[in-house]
Amino acid sequence: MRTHTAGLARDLEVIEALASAEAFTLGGIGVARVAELTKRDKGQISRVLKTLEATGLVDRDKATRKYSLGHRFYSMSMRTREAHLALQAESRLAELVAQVQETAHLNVLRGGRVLTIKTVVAADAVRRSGWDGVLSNAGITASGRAILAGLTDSEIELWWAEHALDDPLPLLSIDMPEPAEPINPKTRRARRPARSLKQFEKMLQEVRDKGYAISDEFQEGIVDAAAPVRDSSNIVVAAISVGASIERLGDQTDQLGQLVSAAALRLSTDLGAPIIGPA
Amino acid sequence: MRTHTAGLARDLEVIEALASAEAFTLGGIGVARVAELTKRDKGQISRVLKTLEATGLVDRDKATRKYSLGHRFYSMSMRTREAHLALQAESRLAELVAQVQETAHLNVLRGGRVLTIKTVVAADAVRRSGWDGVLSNAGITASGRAILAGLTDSEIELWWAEHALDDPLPLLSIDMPEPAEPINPKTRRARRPARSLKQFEKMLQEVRDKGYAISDEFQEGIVDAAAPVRDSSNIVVAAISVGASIERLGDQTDQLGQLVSAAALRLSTDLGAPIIGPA
DNA sequence: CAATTAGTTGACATATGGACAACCACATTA
DNA sequence: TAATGTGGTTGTCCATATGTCAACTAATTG
Repeated sequence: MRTHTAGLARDLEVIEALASAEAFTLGGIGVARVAELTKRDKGQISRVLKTLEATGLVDRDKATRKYSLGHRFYSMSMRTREAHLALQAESRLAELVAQVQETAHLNVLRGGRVLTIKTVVAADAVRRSGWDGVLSNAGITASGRAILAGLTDSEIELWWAEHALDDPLPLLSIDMPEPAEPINPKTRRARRPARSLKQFEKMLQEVRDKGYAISDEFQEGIVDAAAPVRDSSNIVVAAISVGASIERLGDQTDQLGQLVSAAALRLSTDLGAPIIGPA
Repeated sequence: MRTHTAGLARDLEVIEALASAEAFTLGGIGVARVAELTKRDKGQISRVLKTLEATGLVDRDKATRKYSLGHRFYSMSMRTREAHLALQAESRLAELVAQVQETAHLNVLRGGRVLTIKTVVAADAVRRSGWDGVLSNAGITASGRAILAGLTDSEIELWWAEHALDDPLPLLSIDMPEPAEPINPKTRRARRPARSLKQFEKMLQEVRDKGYAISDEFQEGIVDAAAPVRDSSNIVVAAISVGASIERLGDQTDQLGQLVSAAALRLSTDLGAPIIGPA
């Protein structure tokens, strides 16, 4: 089958290039650089960027002539489900942060990855920059597990088949804050959800039993706790998570889990979820 | 001159269609409807949407098969200047809201319009839904004036020439919450910044003198106050605004202006603006 | 379950984008 | 200030990617 949209696919790479870490940190990149990144003719890129600019999807700095993702992107993004959720979650996350004195996140599952859509930082947090907009591998994060635990066994099998081996990050793509050291094969293996589907399902069963998920594989020295958020149809649409350093947390993992779980339940009822116990 | 990007331009209209109020309120629209909105062949639209989905720029609801703006949109939007500003402004806006007990906004000027990038709602606000992502005509909003007042006379002239007569809203586009009654010519005339450039510049001079801008033309019965936010190069990048109903405000307009102005100054110094008086 | 509507896929003619090159603007250096 | 280099824009020609149309399948409705 011919896709019939080869040109569009190519042009979307231009947008990806502008969303790259490079463009982001430099505050924009020029026509020549985009052409280089996308391996296309600079003349064509010049024209493509011009039409993208006309829609506001990319902005151009008048002085430096460099392009970056545009205001329209921000504007339109407010019309996504993600933005809606983020808005509704804000106050509940703030409550949780006040309770635990740690930064809290709202995450959703998208394909094989977890997307952080809202971060509320604790007052004394070291890193003020949030993870908003960052994609992480789902299987090894507490949030990913919390959400996946809400699926049926057959759905989980399907997910496992499709995504268990997803690479840490897609194509040109948006990278995580600290782009990480050269791929250490050991670390890399650890970044798989579990050895086998069986093992993974067992892990998810534990999550169901407790009502929250735990992960210490995602970031060295950090324990994450996450609990599922349900909507009015009682299906899991997101997860609230909190990460705490191991030493600070001590043996209070369960307490943290309970608090996160309670916050997730409050948000769920905000969203109109039926007020029955977990499940 | 041939644009050489006709196809892309057409395909972008598909995205616009998905950002329309219709798609938004219905929680997604199908292939046929998008084809109708964009006046294109449904076969082609089917293919276009498929490639857009592959990048995550649009999401498809598995059950209903309807498309909507995708998670990648949200993710990428966090890489815009607007998102950065919004993040930094959050706490300052919250302070201001605590002081004045009214909903506060952060706005930027984009072309002839003001884009609201962050809303912090007051506890007792009637409408909980924010204006985030909404575009409004710049000349008649307090924020627009506050920002424009930061430009030089020649820049203002240029702006006036280009945008003074901009239509309320662009093409297919993102509409405002209440799409407004059928265009009343009287209202419509009122929606121009001022009769003449001279008059407009005089208005802006007043803004400079006071340090904040006032507008009562934007929404019936509401007085908006706005003050400019400057970055480390001391150029105006945004405005903080607060709207209060006329009766609630009484004769305290100036006090409100002062508070808004103070909040804007705090945010400016957060952004690294030199700590000199207003301009 | 027939009838209607929504979505997908195939094939051909033609509009469109890629390649290349000339050109402009601006900065850097000799 | 001429010379060189870098980044960006625009024109033209031709291969090819896309629009058109139609047949088809899949879902939805009465």
